[in-house]
Amino acid sequence: MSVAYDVLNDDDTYHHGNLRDELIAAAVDVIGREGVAALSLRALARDLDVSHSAPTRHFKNKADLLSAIMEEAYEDMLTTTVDAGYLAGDNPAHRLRAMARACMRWHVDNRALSEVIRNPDVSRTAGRNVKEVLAAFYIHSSRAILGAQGQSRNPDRPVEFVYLNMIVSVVGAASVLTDPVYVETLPALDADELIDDMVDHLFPLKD
Amino acid sequence: MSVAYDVLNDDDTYHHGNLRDELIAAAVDVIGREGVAALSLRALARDLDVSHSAPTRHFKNKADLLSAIMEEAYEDMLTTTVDAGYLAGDNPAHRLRAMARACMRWHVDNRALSEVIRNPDVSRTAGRNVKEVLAAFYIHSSRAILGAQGQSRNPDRPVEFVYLNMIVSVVGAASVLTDPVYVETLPALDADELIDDMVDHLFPLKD
DNA sequence: AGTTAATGTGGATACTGACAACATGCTATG
DNA sequence: CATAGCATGTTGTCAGTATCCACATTAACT
Repeated sequence: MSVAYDVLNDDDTYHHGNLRDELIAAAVDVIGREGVAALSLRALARDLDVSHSAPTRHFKNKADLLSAIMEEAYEDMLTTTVDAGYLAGDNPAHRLRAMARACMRWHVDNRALSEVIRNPDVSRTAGRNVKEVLAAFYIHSSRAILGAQGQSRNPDRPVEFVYLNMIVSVVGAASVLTDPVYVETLPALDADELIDDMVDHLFPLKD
Repeated sequence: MSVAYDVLNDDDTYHHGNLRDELIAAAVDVIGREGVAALSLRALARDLDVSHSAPTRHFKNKADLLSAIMEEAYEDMLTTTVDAGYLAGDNPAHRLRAMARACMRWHVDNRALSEVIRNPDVSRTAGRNVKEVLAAFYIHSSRAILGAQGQSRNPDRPVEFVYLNMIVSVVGAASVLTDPVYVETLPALDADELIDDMVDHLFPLKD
């Protein structure tokens, strides 16, 4: 260091050390509090005490940062719901219900990430990774659906439609449950009750 | 006009005449092609051959413009689905199904408007009008639901949950059917088929 | 030690949103 | 018909931002 008396921050290194991950974390924080539109690369750099163009080394531009967040989010969502399926035991119907519930809960519990992956301006720039994760999601889900169909009240419904209906319900629930307009408009909206009701209706058990 | 030979544009008036509506139309056009993020007040002004701050007279800022679009969109959505209900005849179950279908179709047919009303950054600034429209929507829908419950396979399901499930399905279908990631990932996705299937499952008829 | 790639800095440019002061045309009222 | 008031549009300006570039510092590897 050229300055001899660097007393105030002696552990200050030129390299930040973990800028990429901290950028993502800070971005998710901002998005959760103020929304995607309020995201600013310069503001992020300021928060992390780093020059205004340091983020460029890790993310080509803002869309690139959001893409990275979207990728991590999709992976997290996938593992969370697949894990929940395995934890639910061997009964296929129960497993499927657990997956749907977990996926909805993930969206509610990860508002910021959910907002990112549901943002058309972000998903427009989705790369191959994201599509592979979604393909894997389809594999896992359709397997669970096929296993559960025998116990369902709608055994003849095509798998693709059941899958799509599940995705639609998950995404829609995420939208409605996190949208201030709906939350303020609707009568006494309890997320868990709604999720249970929707899962019951999506995958009704015979007994 | 101070310039005597104003040959090129003799019908050019100082006042644009209909700037507000054309701003909205141009904005919806841009959003439909490039998304909400690509919207720029200055670009809109350029497109309409108007000074860069002329839009300020009609919309205090960008959020204000988007709010106005959202209001019009919600009203249009409401009237479209309510009208479809009345056109469907007297059978309550058929009426409800027609409303759900029309609402989903509205979203698919009005991608740009749907994208606006589903954008959290926009709905965060929603005014009282929007909430009143949604309240009216709830009134209309719950009336239809109550009428249809006797014919449904789930007569005991609470009205609020049926309504919420309908909203969730509509919003979710809009998200999935317009999201490039899902459209490219999913196997042969036909919007009309999916809508029919989901409505059938949402409001099953006895016969 | 010396080379090289990765990472961070500072400056320059262009675009954007927002504001303020001014210009213009419409309209109502005397 | 004059003129005052108002709605609308214009020009000028400023701060914040994204993005690109040349350069500095560090780490890693030979």
